[in-house]
Amino acid sequence: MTDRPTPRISSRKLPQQARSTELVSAILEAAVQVLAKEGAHRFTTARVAEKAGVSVGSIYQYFPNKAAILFRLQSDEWRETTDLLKEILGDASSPPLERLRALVIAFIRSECEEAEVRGALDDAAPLYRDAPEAQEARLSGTQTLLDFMIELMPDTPDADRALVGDLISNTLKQVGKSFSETPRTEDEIEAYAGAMADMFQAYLVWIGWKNPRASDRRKPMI
Amino acid sequence: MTDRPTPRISSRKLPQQARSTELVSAILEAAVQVLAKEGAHRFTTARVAEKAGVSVGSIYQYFPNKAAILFRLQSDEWRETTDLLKEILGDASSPPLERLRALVIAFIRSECEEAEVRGALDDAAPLYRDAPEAQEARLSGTQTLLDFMIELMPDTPDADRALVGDLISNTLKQVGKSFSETPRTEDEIEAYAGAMADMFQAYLVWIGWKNPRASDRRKPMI
DNA sequence: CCGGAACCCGACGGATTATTCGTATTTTCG
DNA sequence: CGAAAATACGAATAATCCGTCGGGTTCCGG
Repeated sequence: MTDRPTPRISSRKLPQQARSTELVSAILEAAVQVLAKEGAHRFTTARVAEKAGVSVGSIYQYFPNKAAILFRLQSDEWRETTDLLKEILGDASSPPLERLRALVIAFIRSECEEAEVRGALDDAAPLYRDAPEAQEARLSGTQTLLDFMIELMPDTPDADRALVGDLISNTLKQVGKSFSETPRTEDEIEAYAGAMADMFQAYLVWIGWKNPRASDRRKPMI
Repeated sequence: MTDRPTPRISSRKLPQQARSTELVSAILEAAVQVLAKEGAHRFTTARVAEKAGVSVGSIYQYFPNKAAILFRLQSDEWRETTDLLKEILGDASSPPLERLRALVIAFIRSECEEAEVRGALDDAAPLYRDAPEAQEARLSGTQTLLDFMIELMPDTPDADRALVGDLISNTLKQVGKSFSETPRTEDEIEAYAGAMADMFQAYLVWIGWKNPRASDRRKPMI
């Protein structure tokens, strides 16, 4: 039970002039580089400032503390990922299970891009994850998939659907993390993501997903 | 890419007299308590020493550095878990899929016991995970399940079986981690573990596991 | 009982880091 | 232009922590 006081993490002051918005961008870009090159345990305000070509003091004009920078990076990535997933799941031209498969593959792929940054960000998670903003962001990420589950299993009771949705989204998220820890070849990613999609699909059929259209039944990869 | 020099993590000196083995025990017990109560970021040699009622210097007689204490704790837990899994999977009186189900439930349960310690240990992982000893220990943990997969899918080509085995063991491990992050009720654990077992089972059947005995086909939980 | 080995101690050195704050510079706008 | 607001700076502060080392204590074999 850490008694670490959940730190403020929201932006301290919004940049108003052009130079300050550029400064914030520079800070964020530098933060990514420091995180990727030095790792979480060397992520330092001083190092970020140096890499960004600004002063330490300037950072604290727009970020209340170090954790806020990290949370900002994580938050941006979550937003990007969520948008990607929404786009895939919203494509009504493709049958639901195809969309789920595409989602799995896209998600795993995205976790592998910039794996160093994501891995370091996960390492640094203890610094920002207890902040209320982070809790909130996490929930909203899961919600996207839960909404899709309604479309996928309209006749299933809410409680059961929630369990299945949690299982799938949690599995996806956690296994995804492992892909930013250990680097994988493109082929491994392909195979792994495909197998995971198979697993989800098999499970959904197994628990009684009614009336699968023939086109949704695809050959398993193995 | 952190250039942190992978630290020595093996024991510095083995305790020979009775008092020193007790001292090591005291250190390890204290380490668990500090980790659980203070969290990874407050895990300090000084704090461990104080809790154990010994001096800082004494710690460094038997551990080359802080990371070595953490690795020792992690290593002990891995050993316990591996033993548990071996015991379950080795019970030939139960059909394979039943054993897999029992394994899933047991594993998730074990992750929930002492969740604070395990969570903190995961937070501290960056400190010890790059050491060669840790890499090795990780592999040996996965191997147990891979061996079982041979029994479960004897006719599947090695490469495919390895993929399935990796997927299942990785999913289990990663999702298990999420259970030491967020506390869950006993009922949630039960339901979640059951669903996960269903998912694995459905997948194994789906990919063409031959000749399932009737007793192995159990009703899905939903 | 004694000498050496094992053991234990805890103050201290050396290093790092997050954050502040007084000052200097730049921009805006009347 | 000129003053007020916004911005930028970076040395200084205060705190923390790891690991060592010299010196004292306890144990064991002979």
